[in-house]
Amino acid sequence: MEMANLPTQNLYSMEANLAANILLVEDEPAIQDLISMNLRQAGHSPILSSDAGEALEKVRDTLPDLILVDWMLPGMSGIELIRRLRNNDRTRNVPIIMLTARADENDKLAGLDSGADDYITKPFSIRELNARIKAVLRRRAPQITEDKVVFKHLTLDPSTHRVNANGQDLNLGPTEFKLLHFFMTHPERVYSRTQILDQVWGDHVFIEERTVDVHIRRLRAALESTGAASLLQTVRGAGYRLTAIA
Amino acid sequence: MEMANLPTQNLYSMEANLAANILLVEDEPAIQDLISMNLRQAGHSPILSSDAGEALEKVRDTLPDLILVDWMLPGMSGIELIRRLRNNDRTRNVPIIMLTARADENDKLAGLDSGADDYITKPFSIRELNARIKAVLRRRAPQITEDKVVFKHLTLDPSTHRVNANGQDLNLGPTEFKLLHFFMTHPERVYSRTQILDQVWGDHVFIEERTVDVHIRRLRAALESTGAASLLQTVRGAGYRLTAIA
DNA sequence: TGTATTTGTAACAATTTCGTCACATTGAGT
DNA sequence: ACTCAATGTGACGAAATTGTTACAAATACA
Repeated sequence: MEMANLPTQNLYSMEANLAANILLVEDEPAIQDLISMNLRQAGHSPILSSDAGEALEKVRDTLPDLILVDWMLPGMSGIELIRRLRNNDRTRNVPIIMLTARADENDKLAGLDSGADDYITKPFSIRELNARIKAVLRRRAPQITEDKVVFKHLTLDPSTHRVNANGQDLNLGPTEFKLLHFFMTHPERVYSRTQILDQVWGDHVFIEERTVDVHIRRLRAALESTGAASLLQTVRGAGYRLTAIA
Repeated sequence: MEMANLPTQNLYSMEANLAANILLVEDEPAIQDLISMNLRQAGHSPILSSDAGEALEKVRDTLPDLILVDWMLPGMSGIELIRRLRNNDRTRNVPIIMLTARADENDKLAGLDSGADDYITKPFSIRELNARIKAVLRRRAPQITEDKVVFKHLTLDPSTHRVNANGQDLNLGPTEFKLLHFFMTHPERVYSRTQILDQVWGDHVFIEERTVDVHIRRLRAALESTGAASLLQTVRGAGYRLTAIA
């Protein structure tokens, strides 16, 4: 379990479901409680530690998706902790948000760049913290493909979110769009319903396999007018396939 | 408020036409003064810092629209500063122009290689600096430029803060104006609410995503009489888009 | 200061999309 | 032709997304 698995998201839409393992390094129990409770509420899984040493230990155990570090810590400071994390190949790329005191208090902070990905000054609202977390995770998440995909006379452009067939724009729902995007980027190959669910809906979704059939049907209906419906074939006993060979 | 649109477009004529926030990193006070004065004159809002550390601190609060970095700085060099900025996901996309005394071609290459968008050698004329700034902004952040934007029968002029449609001026609030400006400089592309918030409101503002919807609605209402309201489309599950196509 | 405008948010309504089911149809093997 | 499993199809309620409105706080202006 060495991978820093970023929150589950699929590559065919911008939505990122952020349910992350977040390591919180905070020595004040009250604040630790407050933050961890809210992290949980936001759907994350907080890992708690009250000093830098403990944090390093926890990190050794499992690599979190994000680390929240208080500036003021007993013993090793937050800065030093970050420096160590950045020095280690394994932890180098884990995004870090630093919790600092008011800007006017930390004069000695001037000129120091700890290498955190973002900062948030106390006191902060929970909503603001959530917003920062979301932003950092989103920036760190794998880039979605924005390349146009062309297949026969079909053109799908993620950046404009349009599907064009012979100059005619198709109107697709979000799921059908993702489904078509997936097939167009993986043509000529058969995918089982399970594979399609994993790739298009996302890992570990609990959905009836037959639901795929329904969406295939809807996609076919949308493609009907373009004549491309027949290219989305059923492979009995195996799954579905998009092929250029009618 | 759905009130009759009274002609009040002069309300904003006092505003500076082009308010780009430009972070200047320059240790020599004389040059710092000179440049900042001229930036102000050109309508920008300079943020001053005399070394790399201070610059990083300023960036921490709010992202500027552009950064001017002197090559020679006390302590951390300009190159190193740029490297750090480019290393952080949050600051990665801020355009940077490097200032240097050296005319050495190798240095120029090193500068561009480190991630600067442009490079200008001292001594330089104010005119040249302004030209470079404008060019970089036009390329990287067209919505902060003062250039007139034309889209279909809509004309938006940032310098006069006016939007004209078929010879008729529209009355837009500041936010709707910026929103429209953004869409007109980035047509056809779909932007999520989050992206719109980042681009139009700013990166560290934390505002409900749904607020975007409300402003979209207000903008649509303002565009209603021009027939352009239907060009500002909703893309379900993805965001909004300004399109010329139906 | 008082007034008007703008802005962000919440609450509610309207709309679209999703997942599932029941039932119809197909196809392969016997 | 028959059987049976796999797939197609239409419908429906639930869930998710977006539209709309009202309102209070913030802001600008006179």
